[in-house]
Amino acid sequence: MTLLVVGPQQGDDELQAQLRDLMLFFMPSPTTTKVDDDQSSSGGGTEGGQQPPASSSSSCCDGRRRRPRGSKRGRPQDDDSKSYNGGEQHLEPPRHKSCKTSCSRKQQNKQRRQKMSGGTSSLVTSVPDFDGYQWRKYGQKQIEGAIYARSYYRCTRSAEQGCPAKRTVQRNDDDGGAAAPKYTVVYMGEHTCTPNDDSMEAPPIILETTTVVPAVIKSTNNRRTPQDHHHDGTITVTSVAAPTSSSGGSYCSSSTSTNNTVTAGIDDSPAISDDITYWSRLFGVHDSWAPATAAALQEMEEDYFTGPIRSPVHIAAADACWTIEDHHLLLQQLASNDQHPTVSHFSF
DNA sequence: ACAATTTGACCTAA
DNA sequence: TTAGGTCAAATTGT
Repeated sequence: MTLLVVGPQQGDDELQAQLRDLMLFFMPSPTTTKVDDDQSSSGGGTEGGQQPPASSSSSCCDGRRRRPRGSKRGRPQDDDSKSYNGGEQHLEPPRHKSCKTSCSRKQQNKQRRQKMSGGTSSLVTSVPDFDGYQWRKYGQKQIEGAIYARSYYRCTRSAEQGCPAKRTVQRNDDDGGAAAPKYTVVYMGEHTCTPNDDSMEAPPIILETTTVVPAVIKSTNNRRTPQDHHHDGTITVTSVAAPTSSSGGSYCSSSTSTNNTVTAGIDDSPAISDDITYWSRLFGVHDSWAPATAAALQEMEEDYFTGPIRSPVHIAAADACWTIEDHHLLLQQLASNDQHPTVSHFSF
C-alpha cells in the first residue's frame, strides 16, 4: 500500500500523522488482522469454516410455530421507520432509561455473543454503511439497557455464496446532543463471497475533488451522515479539525483486499474511540457526482440514501484530497500556493 | 413479480 | 429464566 502525499510542507507533520491514522483505517490486509473485542480469543481470526449461522443448523423445519396467515402486521409508523441499509430505526426510547447497572451487563452479553460467533471486530462510526459491502437486514432487536434497537445484517451473498459475514449496527445511546449520531458496528465472520456485482468490482473513479475549510464539517447539502450515501462507488468527504492528540492508536484495521472494505477494530480506550469518531466525522460526506441540475440536487437533498458506500473513496479534506485506490492510498494535498509541492510516500 | 424490510415468534447460551 | 440472535410471514418498495 502506498500513500502519496503531495502538498506544501507547512503543517505536514500533523497532516501526515492524520494520514497514518487514516491508513490504518483503510489499510487492506490480506491476513486480516482484526481486533477481537474478546481479547482472550486472540487466536480466533477466521478459521476456514467461520461458524455457520448456528441458526440454520437448528433444523430447517424445526418446531417453530409460524405466524398464522393473515395476521396483519401493520407498520408501526410510516414516518421515519424506514431504515436505510445500515442504520436502524428510532425506537421509542427508554424502556431502560437508567442503564447504569446494565451497562456492564451489556458488555458481558456482548462478549458472550462475540465469543460464540468467533472473531469479531467493531467500529464506532457515524456512517455505518461505509464498509463497501452490501448487507441485508434480517432482524432487529431492542437490547436491554439500550435506547436504540440493534439491527442485524448479513451479507447479501450469504444465500448464493454462503458468505458467513454478518454485522450488527446499533446506535449509541450517548449521542444525544451530538451533531451526528454514532453507531457501533460489529462485524462477525469474514467475507468469503466474491463480488459479482459490477459496481462492487469497479475500480475507483474520481469524479470530483473538493477543498474545504478545516474545522468545519462542510457538506454541500448540510445533511448529516449517515444518510450521505452514494451508490456509484465514490464519495467525497469533507474534513474537520484533527483531534488534538492523535492517539498513537493501538487500534488495528483490516479489510478484504478486493473491496477495500473497512472493518476497523478498536479497543475501548477513549483516545482511540475519539480517533474513530474523528474519522467518522471525517467521513461526513457529500455527493461527489453531484447532479447537474438544482432540481436534482434538491431531490438528493431530501433523499435518504439507502445503499452502501463502496470504496474506493475519494476524500477531500481540509486542503487535501485523498484517493483510495485499490491497495494504494494516494493522498494529494492540493498545493495552495506552493508551486512545487512536496511529495511523501507511505508504504504498507 | 421480485427484492428488501419489518417484526413477532422462536431458539439457545448463560 | 432471560437477553440476544435468527427465522420467516407479512408488508412495502421498485
